[in-house]
Order: sequence, then structure tokens, then C-alpha cells
Amino acid sequence: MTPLLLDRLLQIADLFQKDMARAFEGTGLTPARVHLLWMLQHAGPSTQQALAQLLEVSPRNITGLVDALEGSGHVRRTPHPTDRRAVLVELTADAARTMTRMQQEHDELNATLVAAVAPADRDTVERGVTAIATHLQALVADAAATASEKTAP
Amino acid sequence: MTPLLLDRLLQIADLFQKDMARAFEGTGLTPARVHLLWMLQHAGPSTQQALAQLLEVSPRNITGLVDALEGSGHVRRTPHPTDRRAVLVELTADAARTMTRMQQEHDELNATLVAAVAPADRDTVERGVTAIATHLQALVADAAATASEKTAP
DNA sequence: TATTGTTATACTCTATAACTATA
DNA sequence: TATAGTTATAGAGTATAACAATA
Repeated sequence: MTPLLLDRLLQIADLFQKDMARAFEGTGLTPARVHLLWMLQHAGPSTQQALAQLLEVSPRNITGLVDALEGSGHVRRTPHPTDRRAVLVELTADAARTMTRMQQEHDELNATLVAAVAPADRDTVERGVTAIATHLQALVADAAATASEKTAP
Repeated sequence: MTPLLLDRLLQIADLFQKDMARAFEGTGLTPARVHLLWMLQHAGPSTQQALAQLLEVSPRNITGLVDALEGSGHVRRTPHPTDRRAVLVELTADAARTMTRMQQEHDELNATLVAAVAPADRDTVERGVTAIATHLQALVADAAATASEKTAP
């Protein structure tokens, strides 16, 4: 009996985690902190509120992560130019370089994954994986909507 | 610019996590505990050592998880028949039923994911995903081997 | 009155190290 | 001497609730 498609995908998810853990081994960074830095690299300087929404995590959690990243010199808190309640979190030059390198490794990993698929199959596989992602997203969004209905009917 | 294959797969991994979180919402179970129960269902009664290896986690961690699951009535510790140092951890009847239901939901989710792919593409997609999983596994195993070489050259 | 971030508190997951009881 | 599990300790990630400053 061949493994289910779902099990293959779960295996891939697990391997990604291991690969990433390896990638920032020795940098002193943790998955949650890298995730925040990654968002910051893509979104640019952001308020902690914005980061909380991007990472789908509580504001309190962001305070802790930013505290740690500030301590390790990866980010800086600067005053928001117009809203004195808020702060802008931004990457330091050093961290920006680190994130550029991670982005390169990310692109390289993508290339090797694509290369692992037979050339004639690539388009079909990309299409299939996209269909699965779309379907899953709808499933999860549906479940979330149903759940919030129960809270506020 | 279409998203990278890698990003699609990461998105799928993220959606799995959300879907699972939803699945055991209200059961009082957490991802780590469900993972242990899942292993137990597939492996049958096991020593804590065995569970530590299956979950790739420290023995101390297993003690904590089993303590919690014993407290909530999901598992039972019984003496090992031949080794008086060891205990066997096994599912209670109640938890066994819960896990059977989860297994069904798992199979149903797999079916809907397969259904999301165009019938003509299914074989190709399964082949591609398998190739990616195999490639990634080799990558991670390689990295682990290189790392342990550094520790013990 | 609503929003931004922080302090206070607590729980889960995880790890390493030292220790006990058995092999 | 080595192995199975536990106690002790510690740190990261996460959450909710109460609060201060500002909008």
C-alpha cells in the first residue's frame, strides 16, 4: 500500500521544519524569531500591531519576540512618526544581510525541489499543489467562519 | 509572478497546522499530546523510551506528556512484563475511540485533497510529491550526517 | 471611547543534568 | 556498566487580563 498523498505532504512539512532548524542553528535565532524577521523583511518597518496580525499571534507575544531580537541586535524600535502610542520595528543592517542570505537559500531550496520533479511533470505538479493549497485554504476559512458563527450567532 | 512551489508547500504545511488545531479544539488535547496518542495508536503499547525515539524528543519530555495524558484519562501506564525498570504506555478505551475518529477524519481529508486535483493529473502529482519528499529527506539526512561528522570527526 | 504597547501571571513544550532502580 | 524513568531546573513560545499613554 503506497502512502496517502496527505501523509506525503505531512512528511514534507515535517522535513521543512527540520531543514529550517538546521539553517539557523548557530545563529542563536529560533523559528518564531526568524518568522518575525522574515515578515519584517517582506513588509518593511512595521508596528507591533501589524506584526501581531501578520504572524497571527497576540500583541503580548510580539513584545517578547521584539525584546529578544532587540537584545540580540537584529531589530531596532523607533518612534512612529505620527502616532506616539506606536513604535516601528525595523531590521538592523546586520539582520538585513542575514535575511538576504536566507532569502537566497530559500530560492535555492525551491530550485532543488523543482529539479527533483521530472521536467515533463513540473507544470502538472505545480498545478496540483496549487489546487490542494487553494482547497485547504477554503476548508480552513470555512471552519473559522463556522466557529465564529457559534460565538456570535 | 506566480508563487514558488516551495511557498505553496509551506502554505500547505501552515494550513495543516491550523486544520489540526481546529480538529482537537474542545477536546482539551494539544498538538504534542495528539502526536503521542497518534504514535501510540499506530505502534501499540510502548515504553517511554520507544515513544521518545518515535517522536524524536527527550525522554523527560515524554514523562511530562504521559503525566498529562494520564491525568486526562487518555493513557494508562502499566508495568512492563519482563523489565521492571520500564513501563508500557497504552491508550484507554475512550482515547482509542477518539483516535479511531481522528483516523477517519484523516482519511477523509486525504480524499478531499485528492479530489481537489484534476483526475488526469493525480498520478503525476503523487509521483511529483513523492519525489520532493524523497529529495528533501536525503537533504536533511545529509545535513545531519555532516553535522555529526563535525562533532565526532 | 478605542487603540498601542507593556506588566503580571500562567501554561505547554522542550532541553540538559543529576539521581534511583533495575538490567 | 548501561538503561528506563523521574526530579530539578531553565528557557522559549504562547495566551488572557489589567493598565498606561495616546488617538
